[in-house]
Amino acid sequence: MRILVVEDDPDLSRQLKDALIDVGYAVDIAGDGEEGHHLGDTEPYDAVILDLGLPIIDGVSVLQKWRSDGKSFPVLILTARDQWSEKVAGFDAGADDYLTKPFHTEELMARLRALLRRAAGHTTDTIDIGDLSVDNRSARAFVDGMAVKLTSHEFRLLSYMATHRGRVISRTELVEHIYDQDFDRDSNTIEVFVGRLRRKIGTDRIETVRGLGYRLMDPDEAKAG
Amino acid sequence: MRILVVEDDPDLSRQLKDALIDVGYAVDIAGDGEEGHHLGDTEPYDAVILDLGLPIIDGVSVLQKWRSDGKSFPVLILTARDQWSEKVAGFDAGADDYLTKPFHTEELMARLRALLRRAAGHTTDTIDIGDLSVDNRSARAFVDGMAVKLTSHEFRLLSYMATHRGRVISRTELVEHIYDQDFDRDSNTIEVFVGRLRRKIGTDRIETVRGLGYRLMDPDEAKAG
DNA sequence: CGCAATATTCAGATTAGGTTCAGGGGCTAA
DNA sequence: TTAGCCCCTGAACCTAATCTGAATATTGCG
Repeated sequence: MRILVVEDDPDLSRQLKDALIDVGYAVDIAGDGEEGHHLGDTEPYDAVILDLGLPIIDGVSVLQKWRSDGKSFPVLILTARDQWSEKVAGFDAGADDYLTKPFHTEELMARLRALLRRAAGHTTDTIDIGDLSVDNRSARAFVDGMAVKLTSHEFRLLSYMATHRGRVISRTELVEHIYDQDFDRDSNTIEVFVGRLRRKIGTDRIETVRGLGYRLMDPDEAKAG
Repeated sequence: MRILVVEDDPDLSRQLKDALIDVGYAVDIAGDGEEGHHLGDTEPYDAVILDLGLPIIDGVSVLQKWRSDGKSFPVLILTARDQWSEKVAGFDAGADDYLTKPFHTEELMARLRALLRRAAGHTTDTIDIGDLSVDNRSARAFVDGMAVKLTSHEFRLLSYMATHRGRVISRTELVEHIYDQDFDRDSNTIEVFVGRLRRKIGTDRIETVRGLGYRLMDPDEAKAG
């Protein structure tokens, strides 16, 4: 999952970035409203964390612009303790959740997971596909109850495929959601990761659709195909 | 489906071409307005992606010419961030949708699918013909609920026939919509693909109309005939 | 019956995808 | 701070799917 953080306080954004990367997200940072708006408009984020007090363009305006451009990613807004009116304006502009500063990182993470979950139409943090289980909360995967040791990128790949299970996902889409901005896509890293993942969770769980991409299969389908 | 991209930035057009081919379209590129206009006038595209800022002839003029020549393919225009007036002019000239640069590939794809769908008079990504179901989004087909494994060319063929179901489609038309410009048509590839497709989805779904082409039949017709 | 159109089959060419591996960067423990 | 480890990356090489063109068989039609 790829997250955009729009926050002008460098300490806070730094801290958020670390924490988010820690749990396995790809993260981009924008330091002001203009940059934030631009990134959100052009890159395919799975969720956005947006401070409302921002230089150049304020957070509410940024959010309004996104929504009027048809952007639908979930947005979690951050407000200072007493900016009640801003918070309301944020919701009106299309925010999905808010958090008052200062906050505990854990709470942010929990709310973010909830947003991602809701956006994907799931109700829990774990996604079960046959006897494969993907836990986004602890960033772990299980096959038939046994924990599988995955590296961070392997897990990102699996997690993204799991939340879009059954659909064919192109290499391009995978790259865009697993890596952050600066990544050179002329390489076969995706194939390499898919290969490693297959070795760990079982070859036939990931079907390759030649010329199009990969698909995480439901177990009954796997049997049928 | 065959798409024309008229775009003068070689990086962008390259990137678009890759992405479009990735999801299974046949793609031609034009680097300036004159070439673009010519191609659009002479080749049978299913949709066109048209940049407005072009050398030799600007995008709006190209679009106007096409429309006054009676070309009705859907056109998606690309504009720079702040060229609001151009965008309006584009719509007046007969564009069907627009996207502001820079944009995100997935969004372009979604809008393009929507255009193709609308042009074919459908409202969803899947086309049902009796118990045959063609899903253009995931590039898969189902017979009686069971997924059928199709290669990329087989799917293109089926998809084109499905969007024009009931009509007799000539070999030439199929070739023109399934392949891009430079294709040597002195071969029986179409027959080969039709054969393979028939084997996979059932022989009597595709009727041969001697001397004219093929026709994807509606189920009640199939019974009657 | 004979011709023309369409089907089928197949093998070689092509290309997408898989595998392996070495180098390097970054993190951790001492 | 340094040594060691793990993981990521990119490239080279290998494998298998699928495309293509041609040869061969079959069908429909006058």
